Amino acid sequence: MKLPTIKDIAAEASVNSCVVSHVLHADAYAARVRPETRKRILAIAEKIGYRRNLLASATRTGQVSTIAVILNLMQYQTMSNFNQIMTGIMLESSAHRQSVKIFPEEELENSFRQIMENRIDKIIMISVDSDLRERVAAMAEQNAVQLVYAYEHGHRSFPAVNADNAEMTARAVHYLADRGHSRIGLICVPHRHCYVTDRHAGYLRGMEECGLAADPCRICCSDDIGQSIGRIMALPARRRPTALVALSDSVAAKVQAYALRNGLRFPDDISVIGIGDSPIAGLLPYPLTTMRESLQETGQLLVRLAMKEPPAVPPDEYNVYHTHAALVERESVYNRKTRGRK
Amino acid sequence: MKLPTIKDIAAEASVNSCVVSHVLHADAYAARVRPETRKRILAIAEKIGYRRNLLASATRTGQVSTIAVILNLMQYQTMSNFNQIMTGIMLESSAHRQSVKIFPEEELENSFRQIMENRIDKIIMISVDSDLRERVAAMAEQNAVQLVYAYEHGHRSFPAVNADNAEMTARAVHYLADRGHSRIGLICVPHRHCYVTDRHAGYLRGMEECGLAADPCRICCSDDIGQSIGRIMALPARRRPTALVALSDSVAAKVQAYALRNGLRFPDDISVIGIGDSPIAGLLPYPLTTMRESLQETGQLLVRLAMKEPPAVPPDEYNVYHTHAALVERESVYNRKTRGRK
DNA sequence: ACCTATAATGCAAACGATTGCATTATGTTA
DNA sequence: TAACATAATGCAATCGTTTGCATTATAGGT
Repeated sequence: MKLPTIKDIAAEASVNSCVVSHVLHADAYAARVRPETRKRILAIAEKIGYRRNLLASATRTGQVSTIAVILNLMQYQTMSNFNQIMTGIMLESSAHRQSVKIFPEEELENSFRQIMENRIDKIIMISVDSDLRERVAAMAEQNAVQLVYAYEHGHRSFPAVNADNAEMTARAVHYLADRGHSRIGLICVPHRHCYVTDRHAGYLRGMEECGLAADPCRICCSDDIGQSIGRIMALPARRRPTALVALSDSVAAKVQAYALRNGLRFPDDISVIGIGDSPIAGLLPYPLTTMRESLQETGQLLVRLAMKEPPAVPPDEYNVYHTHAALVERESVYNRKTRGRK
Repeated sequence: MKLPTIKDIAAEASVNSCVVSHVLHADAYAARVRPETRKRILAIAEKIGYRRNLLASATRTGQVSTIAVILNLMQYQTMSNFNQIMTGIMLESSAHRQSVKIFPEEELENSFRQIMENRIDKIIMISVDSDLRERVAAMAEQNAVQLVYAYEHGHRSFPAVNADNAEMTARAVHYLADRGHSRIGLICVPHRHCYVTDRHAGYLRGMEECGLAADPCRICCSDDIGQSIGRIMALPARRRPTALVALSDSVAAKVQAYALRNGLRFPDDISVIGIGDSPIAGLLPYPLTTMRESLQETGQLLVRLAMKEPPAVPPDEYNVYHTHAALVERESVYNRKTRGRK
């Protein structure tokens, strides 16, 4: 029941407990103990199954070796992206010998209290709710904790990690243009968050770079995705887009659904490219061509920043570190040049 | 930087620190302190922003107020179900004033070491890998920790929480039968895990209950889902099923993809019912009718069991507590009686 | 005024580890 | 063999809280 302590080891090895402490947790003093004694201690520790008590260590040293992750449960349930970020976080934390505690954003007060009472001084916040950002930032500043955001712009004191949304979207436009599309539309939602704004801007930039006109009637920013698609597809044939950039994979899924349910040929009559490469992308009847952002990299960077190990490449002007993206080619884009699906 | 301690409060209130301890953490002694003193202490605590140091408390009391969750990262990334379980876990933990630490199954030794070193005595294991089960069970038994499984059968010493997979699948069959289907097939995978076995058994039971023949040629258990579907659909019209029970929603998605890509009318020519109600169910071109299991309930039960608060309803013979399921009616089943989609 | 019962508070030892400094053991050199 | 440098080890305080028990304050009854 009760695990052995360093005193037990010390007694058995007939040395003082501090010597045991020195050998077991290779600190500055570790070299000073005689190899013979060291070996004896290690053997006993092994024999009696000693496990360090990190709680006791932490009370003394103030190092809790824990990273707190605050996340929005509502989004967490539906956005499978979170899992990949979490995976990156866990892997990288493990490499840094940190453990990961998770807290719901929904009970922010309570979560923050828990964090403070556990003397945790590293927080990762995965959220798309900008409102809570300042609140947590204020609390963090006041309590000298290192805070890092995901899915956000940075903050004067705290950095963020995010995909380069504008860049990704621009690349999606290029991909479509390269396959002979010139009337390219955008299905978007109202700009309540920077990732939407950035992707919208990226679309416009991509169009410009490709020398294409971003006709406003091919751009819809509404919460009713179905209606947006209907409106765009109702355009006269000459103005109607041949391809759409979707704000996300789930939006792209709705485009495909519209096409299939309305007897259109997909992607021949209307192509779509998604953003995110979420799990649904590969599960749709016609798997989505999409931009994959490296969410595991996001997780890794978050942890590194939380540990105050700034990455090699510097952040942008908003204090955000960008992750890499890759285009995943599947079957949702019609190639007008080869008259094929790739 | 350094947060105030009870000693600081004690000094300011000119009482001994143990009195402060008594009032701040309403224990057995709490009633003994004079209301006036109590008020004074609370005021000072508030004023100087006192936060309890749970690490110090824990070293003294041995109560770490933390639940460890071990999960398989590989599955975690793709199975969005995990998120709902985690949500249930977090909500229920919060109600029990426990915090949640997560560990990857992939580095089991390391994870377990961390758990032990943090003196955590409650573990929830969310995994479908039966191999690791005994290993963790052995470690848990040896160290007197309470272990609870999800997605598993129970264990002689430790309970599990799971959907009633057989029951759910039987209900799916009933649903199809009620809508006039009699040739009902099953798309399955090889039986490597109990949930597959249970669902297969549930299908058979459902068929029997409905007085229908479970023709073996309409049952395919293979890892190549596409091939299974192809084989079944190649059956002569008279034997070919009019509806399929899919092992999961993602399998159901493949059925739909097959139908749409092969010019079949969906669901008129071939209906399908999924199991799980994962996020893709609602995002497919023809949203899936499916059995929804209450994963949040799973999370809640897991925590309660970890806290040794056994639920009212007893477990089954395998020591597993069942969660509730509900049928979610969408558009993937053709009603042969009304000739409609519901 | 004295005794007693009870209500408030204080003492001091834990919990298990860490760490600056003091002490003792060992080896080297004159 | 004395003197000294250095390598090993030990002492004891500390981290912030909890808790069994001892002590002191207050009230009530003779």
